Parts: sequence; C-alpha cells; structure tokens
Amino acid sequence: MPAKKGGLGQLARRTFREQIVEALRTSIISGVLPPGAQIVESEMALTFGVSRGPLREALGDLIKEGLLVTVPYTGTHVVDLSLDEVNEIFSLRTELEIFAFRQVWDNRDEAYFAELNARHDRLLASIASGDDESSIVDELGLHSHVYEACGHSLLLSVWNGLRGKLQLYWAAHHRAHGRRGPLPEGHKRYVELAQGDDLDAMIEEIRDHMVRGFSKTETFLRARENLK
Amino acid sequence: MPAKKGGLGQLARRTFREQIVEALRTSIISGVLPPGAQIVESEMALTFGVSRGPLREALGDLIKEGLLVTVPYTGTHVVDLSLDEVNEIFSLRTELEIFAFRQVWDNRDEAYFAELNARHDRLLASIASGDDESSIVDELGLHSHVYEACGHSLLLSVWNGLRGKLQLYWAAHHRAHGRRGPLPEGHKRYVELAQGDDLDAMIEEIRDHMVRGFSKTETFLRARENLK
DNA sequence: CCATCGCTGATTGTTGACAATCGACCGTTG
DNA sequence: CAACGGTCGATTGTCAACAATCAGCGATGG
Repeated sequence: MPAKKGGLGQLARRTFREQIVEALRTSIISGVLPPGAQIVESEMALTFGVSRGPLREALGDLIKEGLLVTVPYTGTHVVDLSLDEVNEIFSLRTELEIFAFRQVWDNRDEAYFAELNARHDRLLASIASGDDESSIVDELGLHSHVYEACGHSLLLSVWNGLRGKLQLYWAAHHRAHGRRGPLPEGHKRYVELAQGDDLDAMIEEIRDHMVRGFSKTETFLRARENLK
Repeated sequence: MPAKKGGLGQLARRTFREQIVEALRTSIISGVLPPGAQIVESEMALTFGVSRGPLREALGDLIKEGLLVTVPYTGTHVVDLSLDEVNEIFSLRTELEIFAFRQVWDNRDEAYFAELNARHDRLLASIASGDDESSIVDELGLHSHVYEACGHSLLLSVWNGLRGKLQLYWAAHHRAHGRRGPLPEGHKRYVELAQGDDLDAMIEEIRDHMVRGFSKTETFLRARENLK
C-alpha cells in the first residue's frame, strides 16, 4: 500500500494537484463534503490557498475517479451513489476478486500468508477499538491484499478505482446509520479459506461475502429512500 | 455506441477539452503520434490553436485513460505497451467479457440478435474492403455490443478504458507488421454461440478467442524485441 | 583522467484576469 | 392569469505571462 516513501524522510514536495486530490478525497470520504454537495472552484481554491488551475485539474482527477460529477458551465457536485450503482460495484468486484485469487492461488508463499494475517489482525484491532472509520479502511485494506499480491497491475488499478467509491459509500452509510457494526468474525472464514487448498470453496466464500455485504447495504438504502 | 447526438443535428459545441481529447486520441491510435513520442504542451497547444490550459486538461484525461504517461516537470509521452501489459489487458478482458455474457444471457431478445448480426456484418464488410483501420474499430465494436447490452454501466466504463489501449496496440501492431489479416471467419463461432443456448460453450469460446488473439500478438512482439 | 559542481535551456507547474455559458428571477404581454 | 422574453448574478471555460523544476553539458578541481 505504501506508494510514496523516499529513502529517508520523504520531504519530496509533491505537486499541488496531488496534494489537493488527496485532501479532497479525504474530505469527501470523511463526510466533510457530503454526497450532493456542490464544489465551487473559486471558493475551493481559496480554501486551499492555490489558484483555480491546479485545483481544477485535481477536480478532473476526482471526476475521472468517479467521486465527483460535473456538468459543463453549471457546476460540480459530490457523487450521490444510487442503489443500482452500489449493486454494480459489488457485482463487478465479486468477479474481479475471484479472478485475483485464481491468479495468485499457486504462487502463495509464506510472505503472502504473513501479510494476510497481519492485515486481518489490524482489522480486528480496529473493530475492537470501536473506530469505525479505521475499520472501513482496514477492511478494504484486507481485501486489497489479493489484488496487490496477484501481480496484475491492471487489475489492481481497476480495483483501486472501485475502492474509492466503495469507501465513500460505506462511510456515508456508517454516518447515516450509526454504528454499522462490522462483525469481528466477518472475515474469519475468508482468511481461513485464503490460506487453504480449496480454491472452489474460496470462490464460493467470496460470492457469499459480497452478497451478504450488498444485502445489508440494500436494506439500509431502501429504508432510507422510503423516508424521503 | 452513439453516446452523444441531440435530437436534430447536434450543433452542440462541446468544450475545447473534449474536442482535443478526441483529436489527440485519433492521432495516437492512427500512429501520427507513435508510441514513445514526446508531447510538448506548448507546441501542441499551438497546433490546436488553443491555450495550454484546456490542452493540459485534455492531456490529463488521456493520462488517466492510459494512452499517455507523464513524469512531473519532465515530460509527457505516448505510452509504449509492453508484452506484460498487453497480456494483462487480454486476461482481464476475458473475465470481463464472460461476466458480461452471464449478465445479459437471459435477457437477450430480438433487438439484441439484430444488433449483434449488424455489427458482425459491418466487420465482415470492413475486412472484405481491406481497410485494416476500420476492421480494428469494427472488431472492437462487435465485442462492445455485449458490454452495452448487459446494462452494467460500470462494467461498460471499465471496458471502454481497456478498449482504447487495445486499439492503440493493435493499430501499432498492424502498422509495424503490415497486414495483420483479421480472418473473416474469426468471429463466426463467437457470433453463433452468442445467439445459441449454451452459455458454457460461449464462455469456452471467449477464452479460446482471447488466447488465440494474444498468442498472435505475443509471437509478433517477441520477434520484434529480438530484432533490436 | 575522472568525479563533482554549477550553469543553461527546455518543459511543466502555477497564477490572476477575462470571456462564454447557464439558471433563475422578474417584468411584460397576450 | 399564464406564457414568453430579457436581464442579471453566479459559475465554469479560456487565456497569456510568470515561477519552479529537471536533464544534460561543460568547467573545475583533485
């Protein structure tokens, strides 16, 4: 996961654009900029203390990433995910993750198992501490492992594209729903099977895992839509 | 495939950025800007008769799309696909296309079959006319059909992301190799099975189809790398 | 002879001002 | 009273100039 990191101290001042992208993404995911909120270039530029140029390019990145939507000459808004879109994310993600496991299956080694368990432990720790924000990040981090390990850079980049939207949705879900309560044993079987020898069972677990995840999401979303 | 198109005449003057993206993409794919060529913002802006601002954003789009690569403060170049990357494109594409067929399988109707055959006929016509450039476009157009028909907009957008690189590679392949000779019967079985009732056979055909496509690609690329 | 430092040209990153476009409000008119 | 047209404020699209950064080259010193 560490993408940056120079040899010592990393005082590499990245370009404004990248810093803005990161800051904005954090703001969107953390809910400071809620779904549907309008982003005005001029005032946002003032907020960050930069000109509209770099900020505009940063917005372009987020748009390509699917976290923002824009209509020419009119405005830019934080995306408001519909039930259909979330469904699409889950269904596509299922296929991608199965593919990733197929790719990595015969190349798993000690380092693979160690990292997998490390990430699982981190997730369990976050859940135990009650920090839901961290729990979401660590849950996604656990799932990211197979994408990083399978050595398929294109697959990894597609996953990272989905990951942002997923985190955005879950964070919004969590804020609106209160505690979403990620169960500590939620990934027990997932991690066990990932270290076992039965690939078919692993695939089945992934399908179940995603269906469970989406159905929780679905009931919540429907209830919310009925309210308004 | 027509994404834009107003009711009558479509005189909608899109923004510069979009026009530039389209023009540049055409130039890259057609080989006017060969793989590895450097793109200098200032002179490119002059070429299009616009300022560096819009041009720069257009470049950003192409970068996100994977047709260009850039390193901060240094330069922007047309991407030069490696064998590994092409392999990744083919392998991921295989999974995506199988998924698309699974999604659409029980919803196929007369309109679906008609459009499928129409695109196949168009491809055959392009091949017969000997226009290799059109053959590439129409071959991709044929494969695009299932992505458009399956109603999975996220899947479609991922496919479109791959499609550009694929077209870029094939076009370069074709230019360097001379006639790449897309066989008229190359998609016969594909189209037949897509209208049949045996989903498993269709899936098998997709796998075969992709393996065939990549192995041709591979032998060509290896020969080329040995030359230099 | 070679390694290192500083300079130079080229290229991208950033800025503030100006122009085009859109949506809403409001008065007018049938 | 409703539909039409124009005006206005807000917001994005575009521009040309300025600043920061990098890769290569030559001078310099050991």
